[in-house]
Amino acid sequence: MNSAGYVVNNLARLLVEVLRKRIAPLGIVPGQFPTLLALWEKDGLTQKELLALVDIEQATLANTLTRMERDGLISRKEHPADARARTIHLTDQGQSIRDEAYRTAMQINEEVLADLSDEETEAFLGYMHRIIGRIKEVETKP
Amino acid sequence: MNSAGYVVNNLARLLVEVLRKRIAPLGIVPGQFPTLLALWEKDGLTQKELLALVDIEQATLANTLTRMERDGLISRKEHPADARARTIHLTDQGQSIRDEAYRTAMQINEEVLADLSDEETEAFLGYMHRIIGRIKEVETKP
DNA sequence: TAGCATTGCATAGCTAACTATGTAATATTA
DNA sequence: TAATATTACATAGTTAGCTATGCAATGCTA
Repeated sequence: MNSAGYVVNNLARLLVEVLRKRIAPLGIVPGQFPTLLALWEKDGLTQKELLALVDIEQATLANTLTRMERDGLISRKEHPADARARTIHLTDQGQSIRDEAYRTAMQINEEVLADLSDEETEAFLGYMHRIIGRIKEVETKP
Repeated sequence: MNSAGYVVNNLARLLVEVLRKRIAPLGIVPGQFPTLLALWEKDGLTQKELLALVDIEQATLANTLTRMERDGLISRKEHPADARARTIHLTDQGQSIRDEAYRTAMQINEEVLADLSDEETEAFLGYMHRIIGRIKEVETKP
């Protein structure tokens, strides 16, 4: 009950629920955040281009995009050169929440890390990146 | 894309998938692990007693138990004194995988933490517990 | 250029988390 | 003791992740 995996899982769920509550007023949910971040950086990407930026599987992204379209955050337009692809565009609504969403995310980050010093936070992130690297190594090699 | 929350989420998903692959041969899935750990410790608990041990919501546990019953890991019997409650019992199959499951979980824990020293691992767990504490404080007070 | 392989995206079906709500049994109280 | 409140659990509906698979468009090659 105290293994790293168990604690990481627990922490991740808590963080997602905090984010969910705080961004609910903006009309978005946590799963949409990575996609929104990417589109706020650069609009009009294809699903494939987005996929390279968001660390989830293609099918998960496709479903997330469908919900975002339903929720009026994005629209899909036909790709000018490739009929299989579609370009993905933020709606006015999707654009308008950008600053507030950034602020909220940064605010949460600060709050939950408030008990850690800058050095500890850095160490914490470093450990996670090392573990992630280790997992990817283990899982691709054998 | 580099906030603590994002990285924690990513790491949690990676760890769950590692666990999923490794315990698949045992006929169990990650969501069943906490419940199994509790029942291996003490069999014949009620759902309410289990709930106190597993850090998930009651509805999630009820669904997990239903899948575990379907998969032949547990059975539910009527409670001797309270007709609302049912006691939860491991089947022979649920019992038989115990040692192998423990070994697998410990093995994964070791592997993914292999790049961290004992002190670093301790620090890592400590940071997570502090963040969890902070979240619970923030989310219950205001 | 006809046929096959690849690509881009969608869909189906699963687990697992959540909140909200329903239902029957038990406990409490007026 | 009859009415009400509480409890134990189940169910419905959502998000969000996964794998596997389907389908149409595009690209490649014999």
